[in-house]
Amino acid sequence: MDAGIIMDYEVRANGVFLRQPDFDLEQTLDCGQAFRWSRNGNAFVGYRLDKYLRISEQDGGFLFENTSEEEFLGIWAEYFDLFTDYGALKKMFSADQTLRLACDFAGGIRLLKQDGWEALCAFIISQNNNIPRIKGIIARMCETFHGFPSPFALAEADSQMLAPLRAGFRERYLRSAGELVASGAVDFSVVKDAPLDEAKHELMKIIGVGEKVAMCALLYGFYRIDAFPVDVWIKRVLAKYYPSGFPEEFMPVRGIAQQYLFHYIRCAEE
DNA sequence: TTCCAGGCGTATC
DNA sequence: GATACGCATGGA
Repeated sequence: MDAGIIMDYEVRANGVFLRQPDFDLEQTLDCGQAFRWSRNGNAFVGYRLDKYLRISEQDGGFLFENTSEEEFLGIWAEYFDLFTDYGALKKMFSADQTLRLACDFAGGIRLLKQDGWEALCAFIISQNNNIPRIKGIIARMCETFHGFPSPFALAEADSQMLAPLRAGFRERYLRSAGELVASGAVDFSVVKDAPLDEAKHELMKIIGVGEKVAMCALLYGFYRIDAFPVDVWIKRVLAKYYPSGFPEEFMPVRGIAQQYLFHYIRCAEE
């Protein structure tokens, strides 16, 4: 999907200015795929691990404020998946009635290519939880550890250290993730490269990582875009619109389709 | 007060 | 393998 993509950007005194179709800040940064972004006036501010960004929409484009060209190309172009042609994806999805409606509803969603460890932690925290509280726990985690904690830091942390997070029963899950990733018992090279089912089971070695959290980590953290997290909302989508199964033709990119469907069923309906 | 929130571990059948 | 239940926390 990335053949022939040429980014339309220019370096300005106050950052990098990008013209980009199929991109909406609110839809992308506040749709429940990432939990470290918040609105600040007409801009969004947030982090990838410990890398900070303030990004705003203006002049028919997007300003990556105070960002060098090197940082834009090296970090953010990848993070915002600018090398993927979402127009082509949506055109393909439009063959399906439900997906066409979902893409029409929020066509500015892009899949954020988050750091694998960060996404794993975020979706461990997400279970049986709501988005404002997920954001709160992650924010307190970064305060406690003075930045996003490494696997080793979480593994070594005692309960006195973790108590301020107020993560509840997920606290021991985070510690398990830290221990197994730090020791190499969970091997991220397997998670990245092995067949999807094997990669999923690698992550499920962690206490507190089941089918759904593993799929979210694979999709958002390791860009396994054939990963298809099924939560309560997607269950509703499948039951209502795809009683005979999700279209076979979309399987290789069904993770991206899932994004549109998730947002659609949550926000357009009800 | 009770219910619910991008689930998972455990017990039980 | 299917189903039922408890789980920490906090907002509605």
